[in-house]
Amino acid sequence: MVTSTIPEACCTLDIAGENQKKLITMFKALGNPTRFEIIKFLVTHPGCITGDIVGFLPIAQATVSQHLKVLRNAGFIEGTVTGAATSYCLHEENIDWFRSKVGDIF
Amino acid sequence: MVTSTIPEACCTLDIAGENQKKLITMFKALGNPTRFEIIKFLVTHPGCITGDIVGFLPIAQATVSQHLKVLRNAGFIEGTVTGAATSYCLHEENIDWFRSKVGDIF
DNA sequence: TATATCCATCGTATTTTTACGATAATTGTA
DNA sequence: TACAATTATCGTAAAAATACGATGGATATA
Repeated sequence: MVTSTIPEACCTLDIAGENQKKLITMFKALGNPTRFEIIKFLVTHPGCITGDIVGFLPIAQATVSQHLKVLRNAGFIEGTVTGAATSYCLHEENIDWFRSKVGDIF
Repeated sequence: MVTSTIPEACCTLDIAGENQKKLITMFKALGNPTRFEIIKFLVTHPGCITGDIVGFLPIAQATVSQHLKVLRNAGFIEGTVTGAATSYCLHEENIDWFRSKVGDIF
């Protein structure tokens, strides 16, 4: 019988629970080509409205709206209703948190 | 008629093509709870073998192997065959690239 | 050589994601 | 008040991801 010994833990990593869940949701949100394009567009065009993104991307308005919702729920973006339109910006605080956590892991 | 003007680009962002594709694949790989746990385990237990991960996680060996393949293809990990076993480590160079690109975007 | 160990791959069922058209809700304008 | 503009949501079809048992190939051991 061979009892395979798990190598010693070389360090600890205090990411768990809700923080981990949140982080995974953010990774998942970025792991889609369309959503990544939306993020890129928002980085270079802060404050643009949904229609601008719809005009920029080759996909239906309903689909863009759905992706914006995913990005909002993940915490990457923030929408501000102005009249009939909604303008979007990156959520800097959450993005700082994200970058910080990526640094913690790797 | 209202011609919505797209806000001026406030900056450029030179992520595109294959680099972008690679990056999205890496985000997608991390955006799954099981794969994230595997990465965490490898961070704290470098050099462990597939069986160690199977013993650690509450999922079938075939599923673990499948997730390891995704992480390998994404470039996060490297497998070294030693006898009948395969030991895994993080791919430091690709991880450095990943962290650097995250910094470029945000 | 037979046998056990370790792991990747195959085939498949289930769940989740993605994209779309249609529709409704809200705001501004004639 | 009617109407156009803007966007979110609903229902649904198609594609992708996920998990599993079974199997096969490679290595070590009796």
